[in-house]
Amino acid sequence: MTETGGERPLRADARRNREQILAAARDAFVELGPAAPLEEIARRAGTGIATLYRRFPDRAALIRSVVLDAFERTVAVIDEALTEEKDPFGALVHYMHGVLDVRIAAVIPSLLGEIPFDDEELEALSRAAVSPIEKLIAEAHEAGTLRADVTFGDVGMMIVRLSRPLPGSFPRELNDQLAHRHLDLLVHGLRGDSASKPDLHGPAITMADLREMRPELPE
Amino acid sequence: MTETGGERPLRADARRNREQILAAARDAFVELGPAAPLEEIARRAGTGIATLYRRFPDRAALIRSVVLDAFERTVAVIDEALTEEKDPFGALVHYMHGVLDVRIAAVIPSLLGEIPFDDEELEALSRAAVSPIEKLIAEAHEAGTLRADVTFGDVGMMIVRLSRPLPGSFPRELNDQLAHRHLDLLVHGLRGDSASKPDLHGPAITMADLREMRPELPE
DNA sequence: CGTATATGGAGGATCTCTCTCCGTATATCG
DNA sequence: CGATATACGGAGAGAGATCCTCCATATACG
Repeated sequence: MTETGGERPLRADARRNREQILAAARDAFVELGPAAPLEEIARRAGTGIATLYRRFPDRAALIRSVVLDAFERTVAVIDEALTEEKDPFGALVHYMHGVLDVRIAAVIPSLLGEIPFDDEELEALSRAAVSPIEKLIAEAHEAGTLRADVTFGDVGMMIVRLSRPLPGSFPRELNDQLAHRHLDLLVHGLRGDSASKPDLHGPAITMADLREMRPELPE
Repeated sequence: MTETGGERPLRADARRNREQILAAARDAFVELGPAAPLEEIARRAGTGIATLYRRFPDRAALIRSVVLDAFERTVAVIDEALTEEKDPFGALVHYMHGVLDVRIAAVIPSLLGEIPFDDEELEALSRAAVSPIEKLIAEAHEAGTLRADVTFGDVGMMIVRLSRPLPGSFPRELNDQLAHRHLDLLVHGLRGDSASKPDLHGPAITMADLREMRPELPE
């Protein structure tokens, strides 16, 4: 994946390190933002800083690879959503949950702001991720299962809001669960009066829980 | 407001500068996080860096004042919500919209992680902001107007999610409007089938709009 | 108008991050 | 099992950002 085929194949250890750097970069960008120190990324990847620079000449190259990878995963999620759900609304919700698991969605907008976007591969993948969702939204509108006034922007921005880690250094797993829980809430609304509301995913956090978690280090 | 009464009163210009620094700090913390450069805050306030240091000996003192001020505003919002809305669910929603306007909610958790919390004034205000909301949630649960499985944590965390500025440097005003729009969405849910859904606040952003805004600087 | 109070910004100290160099280690192939 | 191309890690110089103090000047207020 994310292979821009041309070059000589990497040695096995080099390829492994490259993947680990990419994964570490994904996490670091989500948690620390697009300016995350490259040294921190190398540290998380368990490699030296030189190895990172050897593989990615500069921050832009690293960002580009991360974004490309994220788009690829997103496209895969879309395919899955379209395959597994027949009705458009269900597929849209399935997609949103799936994208939360890609995690990086939160920072794609900022990452894109950091690199030149006149890039064919990037644009192609971006289109491949956007247009099926626009189609899905239109179909759900037509079927009347999605609020008529909900736009593509709303969907995208809510995904961003939900996939950003909450400030205050919760454990990562909790953060992920809460994202799904809160997506459920968004889908079904807060009201208790309307009929069939399926159970929420994820843990219910009370004020007492929050207090207990207080002795936490800064974000 | 936020007067810890003891000291000699400030000269008029000093008081004005103090308020401006506090306001600038609030904005900077929201946009840049709790590690926002103090020089940047002074710049936004239109004062010299020395003036900031004269009024707030260190970052912790500044953060403390910002948090205190935010809690005070939050308490005021709660009072308003309780006064103007008779039913608990309505009051809760009113409160959530009001808190979005306080803006700083997004970073209170991180800010609190940066300063010692064994502070009577802080704790008192915190309690004054928390317990009415817990009560409201309980009442709305009883009335059946709020989903039974929605907790205090859900409400607080959704406020945080909604009040954080979206990445990618949208104009501030747009960000604020979108926060309210997306809160509406949360309250009513995405589905289009159930009956009475009031109009959403704020602008509907399409993919085309987003593309148009692309030539944006990094966050 | 005198004086206590307040101001701004230059600049040294410190910290953080970037990026390269080079001696050492490991994969791969015959 | 070598031989060799490939890859590795980490030190450390350099650049830049941020902190924080000092002091000559300005302003509010009695």
